[in-house]
Amino acid sequence: MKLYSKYTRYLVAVDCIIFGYDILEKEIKLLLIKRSFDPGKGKWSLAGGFVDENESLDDAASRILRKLTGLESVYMKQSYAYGETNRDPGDRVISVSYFALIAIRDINRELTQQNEAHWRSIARLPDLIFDHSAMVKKALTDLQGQVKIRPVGFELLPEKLTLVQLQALYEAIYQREIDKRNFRKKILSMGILEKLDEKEKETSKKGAYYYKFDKDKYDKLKQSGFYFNLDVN
Amino acid sequence: MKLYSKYTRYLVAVDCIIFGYDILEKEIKLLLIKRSFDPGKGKWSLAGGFVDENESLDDAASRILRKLTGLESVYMKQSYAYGETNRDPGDRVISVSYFALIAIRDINRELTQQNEAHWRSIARLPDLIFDHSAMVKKALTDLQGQVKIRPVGFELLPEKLTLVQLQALYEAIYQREIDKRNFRKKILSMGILEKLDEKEKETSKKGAYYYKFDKDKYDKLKQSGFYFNLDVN
DNA sequence: AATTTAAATGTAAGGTTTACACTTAAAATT
DNA sequence: AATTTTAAGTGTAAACCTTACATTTAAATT
Repeated sequence: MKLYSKYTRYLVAVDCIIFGYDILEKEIKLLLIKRSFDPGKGKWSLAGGFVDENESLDDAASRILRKLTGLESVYMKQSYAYGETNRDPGDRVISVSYFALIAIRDINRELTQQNEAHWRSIARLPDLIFDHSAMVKKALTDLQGQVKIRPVGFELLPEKLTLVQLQALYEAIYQREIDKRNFRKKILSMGILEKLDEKEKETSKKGAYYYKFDKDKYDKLKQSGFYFNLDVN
Repeated sequence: MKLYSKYTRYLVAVDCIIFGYDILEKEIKLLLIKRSFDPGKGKWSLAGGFVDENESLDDAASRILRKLTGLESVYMKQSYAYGETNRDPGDRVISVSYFALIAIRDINRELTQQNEAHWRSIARLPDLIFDHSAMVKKALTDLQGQVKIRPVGFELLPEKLTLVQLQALYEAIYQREIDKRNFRKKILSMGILEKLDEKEKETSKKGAYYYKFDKDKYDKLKQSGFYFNLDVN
């Protein structure tokens, strides 16, 4: 079945920009790896790997994420294909980047330790190998675009969340402040949050009510023409 | 320099979704090819090709477009990387799609004829090989997103254009009608169109004034924080 | 001179976005 | 028990943007 024999073949990799949110420090973090092999041994890099024969690009991205975090069925999205001839000095490698959104507390810490993976704030990232810094920059722009038009920010938070936490998350993603009353008005007016009879009491005396993202309601609204939009000031 | 010797290599292709606008029929068209080789010989396909050793993905896309149309320095943008294991029955091929915007009258007709390329309206596309129909669908969504936030619609029109033509283009891209007065108000209020002292007289007795996209002005505005936005009703 | 055709134009109502400051709940302190 | 402290929670008015909508104008044709 090899019909295109005269053409050159290349290594194809997938690199994962794994976003987490640190609810205490109010910072978006990336899961980065101290590289254990050359080229770039000892340097910081994204989690990546070569595509196997029996898997699609999406499958490869899921496998890489699972191996590092233990997580299955996480929100993932392809970001961009990088194909400069010299982007990896080891060989010609075409790399497709994916970004993933995960709740930091869900990950398997044994696995991350084993792989020398560490959470680093996007506000002060180390230099990354190859074109990985460009991949991160692009993925962050993608993320900003996504959280505006889809309720994917919830992927980065625990199931029970306060509006204070949700706003802080958006502020961390956009890296600017948001007006509290306007933010609440907008998100609540969508009718996709369920208010719980329980308060988060760690961070204040008064306590903040927990809410839960109501996926069923969101799906129904979407079907009837509703578009999530959090255009935030 | 081959440091990753144990991994499988794959063919990497680029497929181009070449959008043109038929100003008379008021339709977005795609430049499609009757495939001259197997698999899929005789079927319709996008213009595509394998990535050469000495070229990036972007370079490959430019080369493919140039070979088919004779055009250089055309608006092109990566759309998506397709990597299902069985997407091409001939072999495992990872394909990165690009979309291009060109003014139909600019192309070299000899080249397109030679390559069995034909313009087909997106409103009634034939079946395409492999996953090319999915590529088109995604690229059209990308295009709709782009023309809303960037002045790239002009790439599909002659340098001198009327507001009637520009509106018809947007209607063709969005596949719905737009209010004339609101459309004009919005596009003119951006201050990026220069009104010429000349009328287009083919399509009406009164004639419609020609305008020209003023790239310098747009670049200056953009630098001072302006964002193109044609949110059209 | 009258008719035909498509281009060009303005406004008011409705809706959304923005800016902004005080009250409340509950724990901690006196 | 009263007071203080801290962060959560709340509403409104002005400015701005979006939408809906119908008549006039220019020029060719009859």
